[in-house]
Amino acid sequence: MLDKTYQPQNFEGQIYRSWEDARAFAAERGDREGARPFAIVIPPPNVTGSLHMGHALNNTLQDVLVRFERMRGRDVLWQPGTDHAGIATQMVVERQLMERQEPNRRAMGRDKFIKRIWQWKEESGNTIVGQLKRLGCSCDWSRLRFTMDEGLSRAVRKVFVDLYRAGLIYKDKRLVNWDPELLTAISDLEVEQKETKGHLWHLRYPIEGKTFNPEDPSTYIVVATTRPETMLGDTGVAVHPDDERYKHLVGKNVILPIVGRRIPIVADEYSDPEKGSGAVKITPAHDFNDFEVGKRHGLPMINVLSQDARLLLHPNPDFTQGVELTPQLHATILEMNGVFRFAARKIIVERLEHEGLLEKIEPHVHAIPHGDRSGAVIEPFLTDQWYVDAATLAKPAIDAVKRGRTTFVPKTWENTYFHWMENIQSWCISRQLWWGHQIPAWYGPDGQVFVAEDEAAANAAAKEHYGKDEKLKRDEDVLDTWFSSALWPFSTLGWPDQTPELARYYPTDVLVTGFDIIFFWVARMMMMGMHFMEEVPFRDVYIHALVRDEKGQKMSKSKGNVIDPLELIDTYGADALRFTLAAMAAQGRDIKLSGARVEGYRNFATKLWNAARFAQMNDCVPRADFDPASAHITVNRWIAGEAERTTAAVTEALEAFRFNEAAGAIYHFLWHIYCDWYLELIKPVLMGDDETARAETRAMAAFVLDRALQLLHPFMPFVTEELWAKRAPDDEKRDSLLMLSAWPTHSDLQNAQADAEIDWLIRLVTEVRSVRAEMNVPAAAKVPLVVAGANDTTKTRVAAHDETIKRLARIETIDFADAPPTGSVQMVLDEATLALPLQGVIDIGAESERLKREIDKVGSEIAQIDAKLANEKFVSRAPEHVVEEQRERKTQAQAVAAKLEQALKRLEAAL
RNA sequence: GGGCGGUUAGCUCAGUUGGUAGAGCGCCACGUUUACACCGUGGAUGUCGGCAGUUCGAGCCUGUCACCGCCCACCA
Repeated sequence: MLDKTYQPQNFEGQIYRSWEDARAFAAERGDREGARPFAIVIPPPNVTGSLHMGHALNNTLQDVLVRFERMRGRDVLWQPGTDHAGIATQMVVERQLMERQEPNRRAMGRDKFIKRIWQWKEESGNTIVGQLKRLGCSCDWSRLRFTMDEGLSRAVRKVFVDLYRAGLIYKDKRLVNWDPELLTAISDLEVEQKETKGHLWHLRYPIEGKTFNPEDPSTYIVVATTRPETMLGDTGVAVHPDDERYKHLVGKNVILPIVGRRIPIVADEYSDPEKGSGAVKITPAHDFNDFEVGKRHGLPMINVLSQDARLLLHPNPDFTQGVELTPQLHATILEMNGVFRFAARKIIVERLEHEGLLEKIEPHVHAIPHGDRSGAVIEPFLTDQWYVDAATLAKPAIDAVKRGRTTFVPKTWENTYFHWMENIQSWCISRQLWWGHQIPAWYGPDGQVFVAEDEAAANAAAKEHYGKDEKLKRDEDVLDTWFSSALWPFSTLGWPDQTPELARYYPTDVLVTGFDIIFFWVARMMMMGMHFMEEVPFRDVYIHALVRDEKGQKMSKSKGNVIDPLELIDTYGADALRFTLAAMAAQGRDIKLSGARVEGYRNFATKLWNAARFAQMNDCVPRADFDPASAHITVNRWIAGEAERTTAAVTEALEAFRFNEAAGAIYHFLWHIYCDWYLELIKPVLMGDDETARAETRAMAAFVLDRALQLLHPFMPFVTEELWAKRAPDDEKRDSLLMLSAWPTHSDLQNAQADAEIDWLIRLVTEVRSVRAEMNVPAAAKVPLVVAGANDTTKTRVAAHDETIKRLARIETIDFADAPPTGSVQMVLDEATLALPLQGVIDIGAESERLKREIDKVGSEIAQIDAKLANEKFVSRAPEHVVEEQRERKTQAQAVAAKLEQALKRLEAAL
């Protein structure tokens, strides 16, 4: 026997093991030969991470799809794996070293540090896998991959070399986004612009040949800047060519304060007369725009910062070049060299002010770039880095989506994709980190680069180049983590080897991911897939929203509003969490998660559990030889039709990625149709002594429950599997797994007559209950029912459902009559009038009021329809069936109104 | 500065070709029943953000405004 209550903790782990023991997750299982493949690659979580709500949503949706398709007979591969997550993982381990007061990574050395990370990965690397299992994910764990596995690393090297040879990867010295805390370059995408309150400093730059006089504006030009400290690296001042205020100064020089460098005033359209003073200082080595202006005018690039964002003036050939090293400047260098950038700002502003060179300071709000990992203010920094020519790779990837080879769901994300891809910049892929794929490039003594898949090949190339053996030095940088992620859909399938898996499962069917990594990941997989496989990596991209807290706030550790999915699983079970996430995953909306909602769906699981108990107690055992189409009893024919409609609804919704609708359909069916009505309606049959009827009903109850378990299984795999196994009354376990059962397909179980009859029955019961409650008839009281004016159909139906009506509506006796007895409570049901003869029990006045309200309600409905029908345009222009429908409604409403009027008259006659 | 999304019952949200406004939770009342109080039965609640337009008919289509949120963008 099933336990009295649903306790997921008691069986979830065990059920998961039974799936694993049966190798039920494995792709290409023996019995699936010839089946159409269905493949999903998991968005690889950070190998050392742990499950958060985003993972829970993302993987629930994938598991729903995967289980659905597996039951539909597809040969399913859900390819799992984890990501080495370069910066994130390196940071975690560095922090660990700090906490344990061990030597930092530099003191430790590269080899030892990397070994340390691998060790950490071995220790914590399977946490997330275990957590995904708790969630119920049916990944093919035997194929678990890691982005730094040998196979995937080989794919990375090959891609790098191939793209390099094709000219699509190159090395360049230009400004990058430099993180002075992490001491690495990062890509544009890893930079977050944050609105910040700052200042605009207006500085006076003395014009060469004039004696600077703060009182005389003709002796200087004012430039406005948000970053005064970078003025040490200024190599020009730009004004707009059409700006009358400055035209006469173009071609002249200014003497850069503090430094004494002579720098030109140039005319450039970049300068905006509306902004600041209209003249802008140009610091090509420390600003992306200035870099471009500098290139246009041949201005030198003078870097004045070190990697960790201190002033770097000495020794710095760039800085000292072309500057007269006066004693003052020498003193300045001694004073400021090595000072951090923001402290330097203060010093410089003070000095300028002291010399009368500071015109004014204005408050100013502007966007300041921050590193998304470190939070540090990003410094545009002049370095050598490796780049991918993303613009070229983007073209086929754009085209593939335009041509519908890959479809985004919801489609609106395609705009986002196009917009970004069409304006894509080259992708900086080198990182000055240690954890990751080291760049397969080696340098000769003269700096000549040899890009090759391994050291031997590089040496060979070098030998050919130099004519002799030379000692090469490998590039120390590693690749952006997303570089290896971009290859995920084919690298996990064995590429560059032409494996059977690659042939069978690429392109994959659907990618499920959050909108926040469309650029980081989806776009790049598209580019790499198109380039290396000449085919899209996936047919559909299902983009889901963010999970927020119940107030709509983004969950974050600092806000302390993080809901831990594992805690919810502990409290309510994995099924409840999964169902919640799926039910709330309406397209294009964020999910605001609340514990109450999860609790509600836990209750749903309990409801199902108890329905199964009821079935078990009544010997409702599935029978292999049972044909639902053969059912005779009306209520059985009806529930079969309902089940079939629900099957269609769930199937269609899942096919269209409408998870919330699918979940809603099965929820409604199970609770409000199967439990609320069907199980109640069959109780008289199960209690009765008609053996044939009981047998059919038991079989149908079991059959429909089985179908419901199947439809619900993708959402709630644990409880459904448990009930599937344990429903036999003698606790004999079914040996087949629900997860491997065949998804219900439509058959011809619809029966309009049964539907109409049960609909009538439900309306009757509901109507009587409603009126009883309204008239304060005690719930325990059984009352007589008189059916007046019934036609033959109704009479037959009443007779057929006599027991049920008595039971569900708390009726003592049912009689037919031509007219309702005087002083009874009356209801209109189709052509008949139902009467509860309660004269003396109920308050006639109250009943009269109730009837009047009913009459008003119907009356206003009629008035509404009349207004429509009176509108000649409506009658002439609306489609015939719509007009007809309104006429029909009016006729019915009028009939009801007439009967209610009669009822009221009879009641008043009784007074 | 561009772009996207949102605004529907107290709360969280559905509403797929325009044709009688829905669900869950919460709330109120009552608790008879061969599963279930993690339950049952009944009930209340909406000028579908504002305005204008298209249409016989608009929560849904168009325009516009307001507020909220997100994304992209190098602007001193």
